[in-house]
Amino acid sequence: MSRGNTRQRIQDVALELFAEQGYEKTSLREISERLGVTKAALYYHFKTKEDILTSAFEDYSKKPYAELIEWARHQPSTLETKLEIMRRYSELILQATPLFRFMQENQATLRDLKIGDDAKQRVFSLLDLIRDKDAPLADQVRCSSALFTMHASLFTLADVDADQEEKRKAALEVAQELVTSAHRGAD
Amino acid sequence: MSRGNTRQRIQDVALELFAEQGYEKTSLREISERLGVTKAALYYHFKTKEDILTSAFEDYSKKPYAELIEWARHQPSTLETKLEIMRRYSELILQATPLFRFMQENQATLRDLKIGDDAKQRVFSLLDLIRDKDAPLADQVRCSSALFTMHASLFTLADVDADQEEKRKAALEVAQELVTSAHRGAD
Amino acid sequence: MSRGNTRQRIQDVALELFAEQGYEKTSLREISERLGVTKAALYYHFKTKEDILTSAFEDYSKKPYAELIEWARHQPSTLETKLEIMRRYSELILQATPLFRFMQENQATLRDLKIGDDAKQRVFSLLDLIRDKDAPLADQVRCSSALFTMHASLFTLADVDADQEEKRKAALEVAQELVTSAHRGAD
Amino acid sequence: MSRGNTRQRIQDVALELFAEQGYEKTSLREISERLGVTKAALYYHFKTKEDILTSAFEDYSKKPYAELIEWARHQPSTLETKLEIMRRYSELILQATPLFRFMQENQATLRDLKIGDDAKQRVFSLLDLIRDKDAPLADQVRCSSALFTMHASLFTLADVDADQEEKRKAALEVAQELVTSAHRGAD
DNA sequence: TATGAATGAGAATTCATTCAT
DNA sequence: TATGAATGAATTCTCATTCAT
Repeated sequence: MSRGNTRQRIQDVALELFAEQGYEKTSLREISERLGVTKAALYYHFKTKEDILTSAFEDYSKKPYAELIEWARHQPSTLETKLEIMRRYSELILQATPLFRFMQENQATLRDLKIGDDAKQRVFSLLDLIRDKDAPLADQVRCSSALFTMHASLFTLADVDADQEEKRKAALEVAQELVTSAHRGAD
Repeated sequence: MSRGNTRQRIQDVALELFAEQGYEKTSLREISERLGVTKAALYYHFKTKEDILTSAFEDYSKKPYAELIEWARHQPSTLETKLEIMRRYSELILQATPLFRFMQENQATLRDLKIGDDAKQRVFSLLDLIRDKDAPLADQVRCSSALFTMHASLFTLADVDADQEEKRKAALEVAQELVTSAHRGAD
Repeated sequence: MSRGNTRQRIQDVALELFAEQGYEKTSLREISERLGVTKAALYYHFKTKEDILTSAFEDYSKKPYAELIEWARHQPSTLETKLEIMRRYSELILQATPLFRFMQENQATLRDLKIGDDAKQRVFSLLDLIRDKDAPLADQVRCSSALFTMHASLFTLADVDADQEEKRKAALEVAQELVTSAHRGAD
Repeated sequence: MSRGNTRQRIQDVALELFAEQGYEKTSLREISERLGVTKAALYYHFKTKEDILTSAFEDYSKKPYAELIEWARHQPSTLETKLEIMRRYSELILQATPLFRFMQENQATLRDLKIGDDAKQRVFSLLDLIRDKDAPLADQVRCSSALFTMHASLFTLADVDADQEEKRKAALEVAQELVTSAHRGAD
């Protein structure tokens, strides 16, 4: 039964646990138990613990992210473009919620994982698309805050009674305001 | 030599390493080696690994935080009050940078540490002082984003060439804008 | 090689060392070295150090003990029954000598192990079958002394030159005399 | 305050804890905390942990024991002598209850403490005074059981409602019967 | 007659990983 | 496509003991 998709089930369970409890507090034993398989089975599908994470990172976000960047590269650097980048990014995040939750809550850990650098690069690439490096400090803050707002809101608003899509929109609204404000400041 | 202050030296080194590498990736061996003492020495001063963190949390932030809340409690719930809360909070953060850095980057870990609940409570208490629970979702986001902005900026702006005080001011400015915007929305 | 029986080999070696040197003086390192495996191997088979002991206790004595009690429950409370209980118990002890040796010589330790309560319960259950709670103090002493005599004799008579079966019989004889004497006193 | 007797207070508390929880499960920290002093203070009075025990053993039982043996040596080897030995021994035990409780419940531990050999010697010396080495096995058992009965009864009868002196007498009665019975058998 | 600060040795336990089957 | 059995390295923690003051 459940054939072929074992690989993905492992990724999903792992990601969920990594996000919930942290990467190092989550043992392979725990993951395998929750899946009803042996630890050794995980090693049939993945080379290492880190590999489970790395592959999930790629499977869930590599392509959409590349597409976003590719698209942005062909646009003029206007405010409209920046706002659309934010919109697309907010959807990208929503599609890979557990992954972003994991990254948001395990930043220290991330730093010495292979994907840590990638994740950092991505944020900086996005940042470069929306900010002006010579703008005043406050505008830099606005731009990184815009990104952070979207990363964090899904979990920050855990106590608020609303569905994910509404939250996404609210976060996007604020993020876009921040970007707009920073963009204006640059004139 | 170095008499009496061993306890604090332990806290400082631990906090630094916890923030840098994460709580679980930092072993007591590492801490003690960096201090030039034995692992056992740590246990003379603290009951557990977690206790090092807990005590640092309290020694560095309990009093200032309590004072901030105490002060806020006696103020009218005006925009000016809210802005002043943000200002004071930004200074509180600056005084305990390593602690806040740790909390920002180890949220998953924090969740099953004793201080996790405390830290969460604090954020929510502050949030309650600046937000209106019946305001639209976007305004809720503005308020939590304001707090997040200050928590994150010290490290987010690592690549920006400016001193800590300037960064603090820039982050505060953006945070205050967000709070102002949310406050207006509530009218 | 030596397939499948590792679990029991661990129990046996552990029990032997526990009895010889005491439970806490016996380290898992010692057990594993004597078996030619790693400490970690013990943890593949048992959850904790205490679990090795608990499982040995159950594997070696749970069933025979339950059968003894079950049998006794269906007998009339005569002297003959009591003497037969003692006889069966003496054989039960002989079958699990290392276990009883351990319990006899580690009573203080036993008290804060999970099996401590069980062991105590057992002795009291047996005691209830052979003594009369309203009998004079001396008769109470006779009955517990009867049990003690059998528990202790296997090791007490270490310096005496005789085989185990002979010692068992001798101890049983004395124990039965004590029970008989207590029973007569109750008339 | 409490001057001069600190040494004995340490012995008493230690003995009590050793008996209750076992020798190795009892740490010097625990002993010192219960006394309201520092661990280091214990080292002013005693050279090692074992030394606390050794000295207590001597202070509480050396002299009375030596006197008992000395007395016995000058008596004829009659039944009356044996019975009187038991009587005196039962009183000796009562005077040093915690010590005997400790020895009874920590036999495995005792084996690798210095006093272990002493304690063993004593029991064998007493045994030699009351038993006939050429007697049948059952008579050997009677004699060691007599000693065991007295050692164990103080704690075995914990659930029985009677005072220490009554219990001592009851245990003595049974022990004397056993000795008598063994003595008769030797004719 | 004590204490504060520290150490060295060792304990139990956990974990990612391996490999023959 | 898995599992059972095991390992080696590390970790947190505890303890008896020491010594300058």
